[in-house]
Amino acid sequence: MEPLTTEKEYRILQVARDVFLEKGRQGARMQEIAERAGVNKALLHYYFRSKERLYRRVFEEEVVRFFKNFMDTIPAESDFKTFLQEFVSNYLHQVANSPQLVRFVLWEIREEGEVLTGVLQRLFQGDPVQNNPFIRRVLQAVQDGEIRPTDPKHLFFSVVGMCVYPIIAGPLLERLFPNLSVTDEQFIKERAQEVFQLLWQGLQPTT
Amino acid sequence: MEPLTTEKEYRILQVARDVFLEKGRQGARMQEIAERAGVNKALLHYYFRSKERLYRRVFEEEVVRFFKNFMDTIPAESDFKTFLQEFVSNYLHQVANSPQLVRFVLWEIREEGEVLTGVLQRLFQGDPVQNNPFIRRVLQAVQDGEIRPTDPKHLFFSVVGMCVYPIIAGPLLERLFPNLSVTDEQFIKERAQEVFQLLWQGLQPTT
DNA sequence: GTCTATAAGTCGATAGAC
DNA sequence: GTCTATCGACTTATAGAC
Repeated sequence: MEPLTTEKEYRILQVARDVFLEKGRQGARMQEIAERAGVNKALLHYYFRSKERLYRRVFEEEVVRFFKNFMDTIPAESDFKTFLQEFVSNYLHQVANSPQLVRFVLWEIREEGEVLTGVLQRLFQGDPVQNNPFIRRVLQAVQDGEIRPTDPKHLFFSVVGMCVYPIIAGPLLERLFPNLSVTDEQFIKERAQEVFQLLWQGLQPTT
Repeated sequence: MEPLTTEKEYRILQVARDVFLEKGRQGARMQEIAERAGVNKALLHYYFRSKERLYRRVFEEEVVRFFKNFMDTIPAESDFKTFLQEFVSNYLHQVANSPQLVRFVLWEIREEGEVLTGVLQRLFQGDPVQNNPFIRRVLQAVQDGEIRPTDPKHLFFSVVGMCVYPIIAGPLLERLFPNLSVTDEQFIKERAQEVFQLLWQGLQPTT
């Protein structure tokens, strides 16, 4: 039995991922991928036929990773306060671990609508809203009176935006604020605390 | 007296902006810029010498625009509640008006650190933190007891993140949530309301 | 200034030896 | 499978006529 992907094929994919995430679809060069992977350029075509196909392969995998990262940060069931606290912390760490992924997806998603549709179909069969565990948990919390009534979609945008923005805008913010390093553990912890505090207070039921 | 930029030079710049913002530095083609501007390709080199120089020119202008857009949305002095409400609404509209700008800056800023430094020097002489009017207004509001003590830097990240994310992630979110259109006036208004409500409640002094 | 024509270089892709 | 060598297409850039 042979493995579906050989050693070299795997290494090429790994490197291709790095290069595409850094330079984007157009900026990436087959030559660079080959060199970094320590193989000949012709081998890339042997395994993947064309740059187009190699890119598709990488893009699809990264979109899946993008959503999986999100899903993986959703904590086990508990009261909504700790749920929210843990989610913010988890997701911030996730994004800080690979800021390039978010940057890449947000840049490239514009040209690759069809691929996205396919991935979404596979990941959330049927209704992507109802099968989004974050959304479900928020609806639950509202029902149980743990937080005030809120549109879960907007809360979702808010939480993700507050986590994602400082990190992908890092190169910019780090020049605006000297001695700021957005991927430092110190900052991430601080950020998690601030985001959670704002959210939690902002979601309290008003009697 | 001749104008510094001729009619055609100006049109080339306009089009170059569009193409670079759509395709990025590497994806953009001089040929396409020439065609869209209705001039010959050689003219691009006559005016701007090289793609590199044309790109720099566009990039620098767009970074300035990026910050100016932010500055322009800062409302005149008033109580912090209406200040915040208006800022969120203004900035959301600003971003929704040219989502490509934010997407472009966040993607390209990574390779163009030096240009950014220069622009920041010109825009905020001296201290970019103290000269950021949003930050100043927040500090003031904390001092006056209008809101609870908060790190203004984090609040800045939160507000911008909540406004920017849904719009640049639009192509993705619009597939997750059918019948969502993130640049529709309807959605922007809804979003402004939700963001403000969350912020305002989250910033109340706790006695 | 603006064009045509073409040079010079880069990049994706393939043929063919091993 | 993996390499060398090279082709052919595309892209930036420039020379030169008008």
